[in-house]
Amino acid sequence: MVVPAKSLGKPPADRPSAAGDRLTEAIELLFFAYRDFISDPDEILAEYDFGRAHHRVVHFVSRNPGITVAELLNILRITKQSLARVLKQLIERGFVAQETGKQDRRQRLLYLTASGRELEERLAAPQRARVAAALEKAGPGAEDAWRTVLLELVNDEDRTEVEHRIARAPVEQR
Amino acid sequence: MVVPAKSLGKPPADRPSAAGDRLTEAIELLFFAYRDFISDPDEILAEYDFGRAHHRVVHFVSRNPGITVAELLNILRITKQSLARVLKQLIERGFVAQETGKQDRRQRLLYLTASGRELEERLAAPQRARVAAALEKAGPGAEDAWRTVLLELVNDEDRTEVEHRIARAPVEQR
DNA sequence: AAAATATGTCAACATGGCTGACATAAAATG
DNA sequence: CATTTTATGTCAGCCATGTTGACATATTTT
Repeated sequence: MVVPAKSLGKPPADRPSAAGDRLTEAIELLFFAYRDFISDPDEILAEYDFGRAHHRVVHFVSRNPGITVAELLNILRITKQSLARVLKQLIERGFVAQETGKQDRRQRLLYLTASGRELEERLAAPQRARVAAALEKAGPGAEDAWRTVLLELVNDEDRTEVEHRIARAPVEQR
Repeated sequence: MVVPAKSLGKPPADRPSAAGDRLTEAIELLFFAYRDFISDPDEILAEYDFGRAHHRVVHFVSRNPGITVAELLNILRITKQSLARVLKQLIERGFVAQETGKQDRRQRLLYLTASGRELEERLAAPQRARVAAALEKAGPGAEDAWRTVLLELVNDEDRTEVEHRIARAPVEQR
């Protein structure tokens, strides 16, 4: 233990890293958890020749049937050109359908098709199982704490919106 | 648990998505939290013309002074060619230093230089602040729950290793 | 001496971000 | 009603970072 006394300057253990830093450990845990969490659907996506970008779109369209392109962009925080690439493929191959908005005919409301819903369920299944197992192992009460911390990690400006998004009827108005 | 009769017709609200699904909500929260969490260091990285890949390397070298290339690859789960690209830049520009292993002279042990430590601290600061604030808001006990759930999200095969990694003296033997 | 291991490197390719420019249709506005 | 703004789409090209496959070198292990 005790790293070799090492090169240039202080042996690292003063503060920002090395051992015993609860905060850094929490940050690192988030990396590992997320790394494995997002690895689940990759094999399924590969069957379809899709990537993680497609997964995100399928997920959020599933969660927000009738979502507009603008809303989706706001969630994903990517450019419309980036979104267009994957969205086009999802539409061409029949996983996502568009409908012209009724109030505002400029909008393209997005929905999953039957195939899209099937894909979504396949992708979600392993992630749901993983989270369910983790929450169960962590015991009762862990879920609330877990959710609270995650929500608090979100940018202040976005927290209200996220809060609404994660528990609500299908979409909003339209 | 029981994937409901699927759909094809019904307005989505039966299970996989829409409202009222605690598990799906938790998954989505993880997306939003991670989205904002990793956005913090981006501006700092841009100053150096570095990307997130560089951040990851700096972080794990900081946390594991003297780590070998093979260990780093195992953590990051990328190919050595991918790692080589960013590692080379970090070394050339003086943020990471290499040393030949003393027991095994084939190994290249990695360390942060003084500049590397400085960069690491700059990058870590906003993330530490964000996590600290979130844990505080969530109240006492939240941290343990949070850590437990994250650890349980990790692949079974990797959990022991991650456990050792997040709380331990610098590296192992070498 | 031979095989295995740790690392590095070259080349080519894919995904999914990005910027900038421009086009169209529909809605909103004065 | 003419003009402007908004929602969306699209073309072209660039960049970061992931991938595979092949091969080279030094060192350790067998």
